[in-house]
Amino acid sequence: MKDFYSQFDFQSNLLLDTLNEEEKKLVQNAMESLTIKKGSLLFYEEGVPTGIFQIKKGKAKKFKRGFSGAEQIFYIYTPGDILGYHALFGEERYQDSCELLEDAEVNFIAKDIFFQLLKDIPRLQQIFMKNIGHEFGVLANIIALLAQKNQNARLAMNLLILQDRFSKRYKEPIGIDLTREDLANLIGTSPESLGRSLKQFKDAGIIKVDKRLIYIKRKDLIFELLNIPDSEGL
Amino acid sequence: MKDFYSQFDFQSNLLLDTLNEEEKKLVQNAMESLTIKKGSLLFYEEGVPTGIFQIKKGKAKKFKRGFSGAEQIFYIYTPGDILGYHALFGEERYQDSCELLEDAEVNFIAKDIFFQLLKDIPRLQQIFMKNIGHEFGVLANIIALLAQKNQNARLAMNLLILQDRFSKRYKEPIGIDLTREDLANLIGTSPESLGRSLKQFKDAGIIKVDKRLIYIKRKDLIFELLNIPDSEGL
DNA sequence: CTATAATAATAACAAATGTTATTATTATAG
DNA sequence: CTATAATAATAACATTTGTTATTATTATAG
Repeated sequence: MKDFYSQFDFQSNLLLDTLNEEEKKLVQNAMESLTIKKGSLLFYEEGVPTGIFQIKKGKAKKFKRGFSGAEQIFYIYTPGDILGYHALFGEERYQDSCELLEDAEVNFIAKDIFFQLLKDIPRLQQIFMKNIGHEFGVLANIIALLAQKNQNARLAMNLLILQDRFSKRYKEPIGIDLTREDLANLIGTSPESLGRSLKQFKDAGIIKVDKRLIYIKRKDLIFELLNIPDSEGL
Repeated sequence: MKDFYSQFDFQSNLLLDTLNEEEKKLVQNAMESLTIKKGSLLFYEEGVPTGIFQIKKGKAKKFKRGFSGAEQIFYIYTPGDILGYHALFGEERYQDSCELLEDAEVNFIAKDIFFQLLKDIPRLQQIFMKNIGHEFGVLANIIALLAQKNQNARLAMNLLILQDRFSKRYKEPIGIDLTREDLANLIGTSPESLGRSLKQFKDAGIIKVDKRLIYIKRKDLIFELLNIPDSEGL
């Protein structure tokens, strides 16, 4: 089996890792740096694509509105992640929206410059294609999680996923900090009901909560809850 | 808003529609016809891609196994649909499995021949890319449906989707025929619990059931249940 | 056609989740 | 710092869904 967490991680922070120094420089030169306020949208559903983004500092949520208008979050981006390229390859509109959760710094590559880059570094296209395929599998795994697991298991799983993602992107240990509403919109429940699950986890000693920050205290108990046998190294 | 049903339909049966006669002939010549028994797999998770498929006769389910091993179905393919191309563009493995639900006839284009075709018809690549982007949005919509709607609403929605898909692909009116287990694995519940919802729908006069075939009798009541106001033409 | 296995329907009870309301805490503007 | 608004916690009750068991129906092999 592939690495456990990669099944739920777009891994778009690794997209440029296989480039050589010269190629990386080409990409660097194509980027322009932007400072963006919390709550701003990088792009939105049905919007015309303008280019691709890399988050340097801050976090962002990717979501789509269900037909009752409710926000369904399906991914949390962290520093290093590259996003917004799907729509460029197909010359189509964005299928979803992306909103900054904190004041952020973002690198931007405009559409035309990006296409020039694809010409200058031919294998770049395949690198992106491969990741789109991987992301497709991630979405299918999210579908399975939502359809097959109850609320506590979905919460447990998402706490693991977020903690893994955050700890890989930030140097120091960091709590999971999302509003209860965002966390509820990620695991597919209401904030009230999410609160009940969080309380159960607190009472069981699985997590510790400080303000809105959530810290995982007993990973082993989470694995037990999820029926995952060998938790070594995860 | 885009066409209601297209939000949940891969529309991969329309992929070749914009080709001219000559191009269509090229594609036709690349295809080899296969007869495949019910229960066979066209491809499976982690398998190495061999080519792409077009279903001529029969239906197929696309699924992925959750980590408890349970089968999560996320799409039902019908005649005309093209599939299996994601993995080819990224030179990666299949992310999911596809199983025939009936004895079927399938056209197959081997990998090398497919790549030659992409050279002969350059805009074919963008056509496929664009659809992959669209499919990405469909998966996000499925995620929202599973996360935000209760069982009756998920069933109602899937009945609408399946009826729409089936009625577009088959000449005569056709019932929805899936095993209760497959239908349960599609809407994210157990067969027993699905049975309860079906009974409620039967009692309310929304559907009629003959053997395992399900017929929608009152589309208006389904739209009411889903809080969709203007049901004209859908 | 018949026997057998597979699938489907139903019911009853347990558990999980939705919902509404109220109170407490935290963030933010001034 | 303080007032106010936003967010979070909690509880109680209603509703939905999960689960186990039993019976009925349908498909399939022989």
